[in-house]
Amino acid sequence: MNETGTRPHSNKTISDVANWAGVSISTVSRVINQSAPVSPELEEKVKTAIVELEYRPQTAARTLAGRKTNTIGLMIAEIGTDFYPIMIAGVEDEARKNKYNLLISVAMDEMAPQEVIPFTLGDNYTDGILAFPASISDAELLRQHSRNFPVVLVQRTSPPGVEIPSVTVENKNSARKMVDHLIEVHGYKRIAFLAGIEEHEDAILREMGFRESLDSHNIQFDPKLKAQGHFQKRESQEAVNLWLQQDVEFDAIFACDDISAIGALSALNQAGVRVPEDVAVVGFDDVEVVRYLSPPLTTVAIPIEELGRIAMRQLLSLIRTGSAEPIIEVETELVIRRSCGCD
Amino acid sequence: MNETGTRPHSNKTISDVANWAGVSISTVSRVINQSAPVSPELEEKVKTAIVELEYRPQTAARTLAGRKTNTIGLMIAEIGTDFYPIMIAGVEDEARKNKYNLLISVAMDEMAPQEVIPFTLGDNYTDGILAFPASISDAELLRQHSRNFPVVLVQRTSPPGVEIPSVTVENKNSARKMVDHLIEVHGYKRIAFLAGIEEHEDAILREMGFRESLDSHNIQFDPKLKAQGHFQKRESQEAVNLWLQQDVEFDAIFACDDISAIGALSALNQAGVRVPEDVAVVGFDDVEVVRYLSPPLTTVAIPIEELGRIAMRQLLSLIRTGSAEPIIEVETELVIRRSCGCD
DNA sequence: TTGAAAGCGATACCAC
DNA sequence: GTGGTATCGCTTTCAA
Repeated sequence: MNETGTRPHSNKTISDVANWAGVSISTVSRVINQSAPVSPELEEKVKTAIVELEYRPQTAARTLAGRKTNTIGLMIAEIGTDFYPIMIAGVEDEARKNKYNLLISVAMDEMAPQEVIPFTLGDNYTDGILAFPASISDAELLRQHSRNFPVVLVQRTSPPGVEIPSVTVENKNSARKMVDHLIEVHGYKRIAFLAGIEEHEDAILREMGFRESLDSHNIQFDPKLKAQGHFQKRESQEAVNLWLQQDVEFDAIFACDDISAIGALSALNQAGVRVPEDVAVVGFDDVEVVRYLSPPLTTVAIPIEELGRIAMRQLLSLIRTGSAEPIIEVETELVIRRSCGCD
Repeated sequence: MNETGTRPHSNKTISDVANWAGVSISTVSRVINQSAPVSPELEEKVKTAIVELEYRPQTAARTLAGRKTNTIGLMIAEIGTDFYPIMIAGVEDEARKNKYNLLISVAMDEMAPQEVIPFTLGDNYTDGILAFPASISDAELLRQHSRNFPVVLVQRTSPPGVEIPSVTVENKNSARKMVDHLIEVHGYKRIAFLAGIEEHEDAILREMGFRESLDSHNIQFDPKLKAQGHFQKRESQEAVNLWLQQDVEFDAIFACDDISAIGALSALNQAGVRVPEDVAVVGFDDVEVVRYLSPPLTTVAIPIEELGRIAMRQLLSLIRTGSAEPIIEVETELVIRRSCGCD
């Protein structure tokens, strides 16, 4: 029933098809699922019946009887950035190739109101889920894992004690290489750091890479040169404005991701600070838009769509064989454009 | 069964809960759905049982018995732009408030391989769908409509002959106002037009608005000043490069959407053409990033998230009451920033 | 190769 | 208020 008690439409059922074709529902089921041989004549009849009646199997009944949903769930905290849409495209494509549908849930961890029955995509709605940072609590994660429900983590690693397969990015090394470039090629010494979200593994590891590079070049980390950008344009812009206002000196900015780099660039532009002549700016992710900025942004390229594909493949493997690679770290590539000072 | 024949997990059922609590399954169902009064004592018992057993109702069974899926479908052709993620956020939020889940399908119209049983979100998977341009064929649309299945169109209007509710944007008028501004305030006379996707209603209407403004100011439309940007950064960039190369003269560019405006800006910047001093550039949509460009982009602001909310509300109304507003056109607002030459 | 019939796990109607 | 039970539409034995 729906609120008004009306039935939106009356569907054809497998029995209708069986009747029309003059066979049993078992036979219809067999041709639909190719689960057992059916004589060519009957198969033909059934197929015409299906087309003629515009029959579509009812998913709920199928799932109930067969125990699989044929859909996988994506749990994301936010998709309002350039990053996720691209990744989702990868996931979606791989899913479709394998005849899976996508159930995307954009809920955030804390948002789930405390009810008797908490909502999770993992429960009965999907055959497995791809979990992104901040989208699902560790408690739920552990619960699903203990139920032996297929879960693959993306952009985060497994909580301690269990081994949930994860797909992450080569964060630390890439950040290090990026900063090495800034120091070794351009000779920058006062490099400001625009941090991401504190709990976010990507953010943490990128900062580690940043510091390692500094260390290995005997440059002391200066706390004044670190600010929170929170992966946000506005906040990053404000952070840079503050530096400018306070006359903090820096010759380069390493932003934790491209989004914050965009904010930084904007602040610098508005203040009349030239990039890269006065200050260099580099980012991380290589989101599509950054090559169109002025100047085009030097950044670390993540194969974003591929990341989605890999995660999806891992999940499929987990669903079908019961196991997947414990950890996959996808490689990145330094993309040198103009904002770092290279021409 | 899944490919290997293994069962991923064994679930607790409503009977388990009933047994544990020493009541009938009917009672359990009642407390879960609050569909009928239950004595406080029993309710308490049932609730503890649910928590104790970590019981989660099985969606498929629920749907089969109750005839509603509690999920709505989003059919989108692409989500790789800044636009959709924001809109989806609006949809998602509104959906969650009403206890609906979102099943997003990113398939494109032509991509569906011709099988005996075509895949559509509308069939048995959802209680209703939000259909975006190019995501579903008119044939399918008509079929769903004739089955009386709830569909709301977004950014496009109903095919002729039927009246499927739609939510669109005030395109023509807004485009006209934008161009009026260019002409009346800044005195531009040679305004280039970066067109969108030809079949896209938004694109068509925005071009109409553009031409109307030209007409009303007695400016002749010059075909040389029109190029296809296809809502793409790269293509727009190339189009502008071509104009530059061919020494086509123009003092402003009206881009069909912000994405093409970004491409245009990039081409201009790289060629050393100053914006807005030499050429003005304006866009459409007011996607988040454009205010961070240099110069910040003058554009037409669509309440994107609100658009998603409205569409979702329309769909809910359709599902619950059987009817919705035939046409809703959301209003826009001119956002004057620096790229048009103001300030 | 085909058909009959037993579930799958809920909802909702009908008695009590 | 509460419990029994038919039912939803399909998959999957089991016999024939």
